[in-house]
Amino acid sequence: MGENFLPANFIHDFIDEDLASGVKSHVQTRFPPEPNGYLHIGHAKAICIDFGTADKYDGVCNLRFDDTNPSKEDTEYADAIKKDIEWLGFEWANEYYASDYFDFLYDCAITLIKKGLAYVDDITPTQMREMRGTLTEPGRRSEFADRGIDENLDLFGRMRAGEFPDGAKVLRAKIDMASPNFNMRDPVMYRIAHVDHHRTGSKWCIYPMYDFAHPLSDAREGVTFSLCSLEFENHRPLYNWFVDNIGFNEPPRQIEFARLNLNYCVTSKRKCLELVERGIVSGWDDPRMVTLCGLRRRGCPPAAIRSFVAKAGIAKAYSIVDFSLLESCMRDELGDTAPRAMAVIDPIKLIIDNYEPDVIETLNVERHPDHPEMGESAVSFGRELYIERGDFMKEPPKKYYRLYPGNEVRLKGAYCVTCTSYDEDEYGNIVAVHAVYDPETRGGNTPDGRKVRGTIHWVSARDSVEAEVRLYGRLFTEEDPGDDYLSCVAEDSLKIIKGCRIDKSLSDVSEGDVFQFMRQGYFCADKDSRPGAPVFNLTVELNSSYGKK
RNA sequence: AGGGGUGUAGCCAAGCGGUAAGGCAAGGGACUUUGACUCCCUCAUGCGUGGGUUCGAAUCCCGCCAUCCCUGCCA
Repeated sequence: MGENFLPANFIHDFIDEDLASGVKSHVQTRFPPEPNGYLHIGHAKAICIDFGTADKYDGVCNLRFDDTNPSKEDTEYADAIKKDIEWLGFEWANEYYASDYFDFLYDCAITLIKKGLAYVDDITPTQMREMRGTLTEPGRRSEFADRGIDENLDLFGRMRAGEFPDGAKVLRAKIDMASPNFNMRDPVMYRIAHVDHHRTGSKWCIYPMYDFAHPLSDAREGVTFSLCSLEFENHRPLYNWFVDNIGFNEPPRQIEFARLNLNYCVTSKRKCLELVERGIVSGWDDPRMVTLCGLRRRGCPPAAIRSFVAKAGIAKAYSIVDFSLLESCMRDELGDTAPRAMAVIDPIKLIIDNYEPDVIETLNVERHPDHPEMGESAVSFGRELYIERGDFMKEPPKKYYRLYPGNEVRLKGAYCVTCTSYDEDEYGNIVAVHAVYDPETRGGNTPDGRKVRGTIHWVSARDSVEAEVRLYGRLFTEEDPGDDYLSCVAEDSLKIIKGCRIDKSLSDVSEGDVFQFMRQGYFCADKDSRPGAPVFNLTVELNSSYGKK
């Protein structure tokens, strides 16, 4: 994965300080997803930072599922998350679950109760909200805050035993109802929820809150640097409060960084879920989604995501990165790794009138201009071919080097041909283009050294195969249209083009294979492909300015 | 309004008292059996803003402005 996969950043500075001062002896991080949804491009940043930072310091990074809210979680999500992290190219040292710590966390709660730092509260959620105070006014402590330790111990035990219904009681940390930081105004540590947990079943009916479980899980695992996004900055005092009051010899340090936002994209879990449930997209892996599985299906290489995260940078300023940076990373990676293949998206017939009608010859075309080791494709060539409709014009504009009456172009890897005429139907549509070839130019060379500026791609009419190409556009506008954002889904966010012609060697590609269709862009074989009639998704265009010149 | 963050080019982002890196985007050119790739060149007298300290400030100090997060028994 390369030594300096992540750019130097402020997190390294903090770590270097702690290592130098001896406050920390080593680096251990963790990636802590809640298994309640699919990972998207935003999570990729956290994953790269968590794993990349540990790697930089020869430390370890574990995967820990923060599964403390069973009503929203499922093993289906946990499995998908693991698959996506592996696909991204990272390996966790250990697979942990916060739910495995329920006994430990329960004991920690008992410890805090015994220290007089936690109490069972009976007030309702509404009362709690009213008593929490406002931005300028301090909150008021509940009348139950002064219960004795024994009573709290008894009540908490009975909460666990299932004696009370959901919402009847909570366990709260006794900190400071007047703190300007709301997280410190006696936060809830445990709530009652008679819900089966996807891993612990019905063993528990009280579940720890994130603010309580997260720091203690980090500390228990031996995490030294707990990296998270900016919105948890306000939680850091509480994080430290729990860790300090339980006591650990090398307590973790939380460091926050800005999360990644991509323009034109929605990464909100809630919105993504709605898109899926309303059937606006085909699923979490719809290629228009920026979920990791969606990007994978689109044909985005994991290495492109890694370099994207690295190039987008790691800082604390709120930012929205241009989608074009991701596209650039995809092209950069694909340009070097994707085999070239002949495919015609919008076919029109090219008839070479001076070529023998029944002769078919086989030509070898390189699979990659820079990597001869990738070999060549054997392609059939004959009198009738298909070429891209856009590669011919009746009346060419200036700087148009491709086919037009009287002009000579090179058929990639085959011969140079000169356009002689074209056929039109009664409406003036071009139905075929005629040309003559120069037998001396086999392979595309010009023995006399003459320059042929245009080179176009082609496919044999007889030996090519039909395919379907899906062009996925941007699903969202840059502006957040608010509640009505779904109406912004573009009508043409998905364009299906049938009747494309591809070289016959592409008829049995496997899902995930990405090719560069000469001058048309990168395309990925889709899981919907049928043998003999494959489906390709547009991965990324060859050049953002292609066709503009 | 109280607390906690952040403001460097169209978008990211280095910079940590010595005279504004780099990437993406954009524009121009060379090369090319992909108008791709590659290769050159251009792109902030300016660092949210007003003062101050200093020989010297994006960097230090004070004020102001903008913006994000925080009043879930979510994470």
